[in-house]
Amino acid sequence: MQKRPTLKDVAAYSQVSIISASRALRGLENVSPELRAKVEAAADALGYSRNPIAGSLRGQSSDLVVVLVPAMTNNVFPAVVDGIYAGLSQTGLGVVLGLTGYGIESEERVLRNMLAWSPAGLVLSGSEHTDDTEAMLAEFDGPIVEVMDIDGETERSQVGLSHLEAGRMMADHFLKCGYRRIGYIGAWGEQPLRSRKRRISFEEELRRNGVELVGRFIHPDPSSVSVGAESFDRLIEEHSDLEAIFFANDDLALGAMSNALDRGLSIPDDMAFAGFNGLDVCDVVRPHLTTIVTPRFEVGCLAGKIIADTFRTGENKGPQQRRELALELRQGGTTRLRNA
Amino acid sequence: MQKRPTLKDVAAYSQVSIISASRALRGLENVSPELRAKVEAAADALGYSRNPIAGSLRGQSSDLVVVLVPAMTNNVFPAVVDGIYAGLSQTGLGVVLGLTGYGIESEERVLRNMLAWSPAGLVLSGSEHTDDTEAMLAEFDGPIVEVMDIDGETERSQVGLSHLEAGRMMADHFLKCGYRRIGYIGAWGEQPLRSRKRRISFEEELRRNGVELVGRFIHPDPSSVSVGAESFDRLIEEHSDLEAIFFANDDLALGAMSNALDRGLSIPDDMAFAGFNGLDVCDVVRPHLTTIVTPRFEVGCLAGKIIADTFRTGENKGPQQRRELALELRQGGTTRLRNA
DNA sequence: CATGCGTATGACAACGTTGTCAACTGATGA
DNA sequence: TCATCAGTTGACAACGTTGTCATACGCATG
Repeated sequence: MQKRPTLKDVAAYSQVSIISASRALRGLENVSPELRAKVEAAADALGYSRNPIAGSLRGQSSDLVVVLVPAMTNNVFPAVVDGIYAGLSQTGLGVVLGLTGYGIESEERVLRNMLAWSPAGLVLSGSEHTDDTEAMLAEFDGPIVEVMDIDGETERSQVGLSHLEAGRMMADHFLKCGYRRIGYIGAWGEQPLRSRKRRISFEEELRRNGVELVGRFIHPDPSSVSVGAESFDRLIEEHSDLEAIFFANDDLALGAMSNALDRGLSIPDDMAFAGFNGLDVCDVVRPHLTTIVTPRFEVGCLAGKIIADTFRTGENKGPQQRRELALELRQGGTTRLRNA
Repeated sequence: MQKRPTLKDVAAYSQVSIISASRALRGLENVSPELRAKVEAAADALGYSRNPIAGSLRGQSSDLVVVLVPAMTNNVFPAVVDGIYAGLSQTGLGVVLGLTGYGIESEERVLRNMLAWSPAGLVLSGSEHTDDTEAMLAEFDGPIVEVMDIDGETERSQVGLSHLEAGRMMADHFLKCGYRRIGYIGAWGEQPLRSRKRRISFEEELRRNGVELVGRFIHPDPSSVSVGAESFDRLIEEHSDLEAIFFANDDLALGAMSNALDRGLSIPDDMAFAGFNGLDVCDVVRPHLTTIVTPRFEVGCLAGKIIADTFRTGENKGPQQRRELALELRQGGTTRLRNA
């Protein structure tokens, strides 16, 4: 296995100095066309490709973008990550993925590790962080984008949606349908704090309209279909007379729906269901699940573009940007105007 | 923003040479306990953390594991990636994720880029590659694990399942149920070649038992619920008298099921359905979707462990390993013994 | 006491790239 | 003719870490 050719080899082959080869290949100014052509031919002939590690060591930052998300098996972040890739395409930036497993302490630990790579940019999920994380972010000299949540106060860029708005949206929908005895089901101790925001604004909007949430159950385990089914049991145990339930996400809602159907409940007449995310499968179940569609791919895409633009223009942090993407309430058959 | 402390700072603080500090922190031998304690205290006091970029430049390889998968929004690889993280935990190895978008040419391009980072290990999906990719892999001096597919001939490590076996498994199930007029639906031009293997062994097993596949439709677009629904239309157009359809994956099957229910078909009496992957939502639809459950998380986990072990022992390539994980056919209500 | 050996520590160079500064070229204008 | 300048090109050092070799020391052996 022969070593990969370096700039030195290219320089020797084209009979110029190393630094000239470097400049020529980077497309800097003050390089004569002849020299550039010569170097490019040499690089081509030798199959040279830049060693980003060496470049990163010399420069202040690498060509890597660190992306921190809770986990991949959650129906939210895969699309975001795909979006980030799309937004970052053609930039030569690589993506280092860090899984933080929810929990801001874990996020802090992972971030500390990742920062050692002097990334060119940072994508975080959510806007709740530990004090130490905040300190590291303040010190970080590059673009930072927080995705999926724009409700927090921060000086960093944000791309996402308003979870407060989402909660209100569904509350209004429930009220419009005429539901009064309403419950809520969440999971993972509301670890992704975004879900808590939705619940709280959901509850507040109900209350503002004279309706008090009858009951809620927050499962300690991560969201999943089966956790949804189990949570449904628990909530119904105490509140068998609920008219409608809002879930922290579609997975929970689908699991609960399945459970309800098994019990012989009629949906939405006996009980109404609504989720959050707008997964494809919402339209596969009968009746279709009412949900709020989130623009996950677009969020990632925009975040990637912000990082890419900042990188391209050579700025450090770049301007702070705040992009709120629209939500859409997609009404399926699991909610309906009562007594219609 | 003060610079991050380096080994030099630690050495100065603890009044030893840089190299001694390096050795002490790396836990090498030939370091006196006193010196080690002194250095560790200094590192602690200064908040030192190793710069992996510099280390990678000096050494032959970085602490990064490159993971190449087609995409994240596909219900297969998110779990694999989570598994890889789990298998890699506590090793200090980071994950650089490369999305190849299916297509082995694109994989080659992404791999070429990624190799510039001198990764400590490689995780690829599938075992079909271009010749140039094969050459790069042969030259790569570290552990390589191919995940999800163990049917190919290769000298690299493989962790996955037999798609040939999966195809046979479902064919046998269909035959046992008594289905004779059988169809197949795939997507993305069978780009993830794994699906083609399943189909072919499915067809062969049928044929071996005297049953010829009546018709198949391969949609050009990537798998999704809606592509499944549309493909169902197309297949039924030509073959309205099918008794059962095997799908390349659950998404397609769920979409088609939804379509069939809309048409008023009774499942499985009018038509039987079966998917592949074993997604949670298979148990949410009515009837539950018959599918083959794949151990996606476990595959990733094992792959991560193989890389981690090789890294820990300081070997280069490590021994070739081949781990075939078991499949489970989970029968739902979408297939049933005919005329029972 | 001389020798040899093993342990502990340090000096130096090297990994490949790039920012800074210096040097060279030829052309312009005084 | 000489100073000036823009346009090119190059030498050097530096990024932070670590492998290799050298050195210093203590101890056991002859």
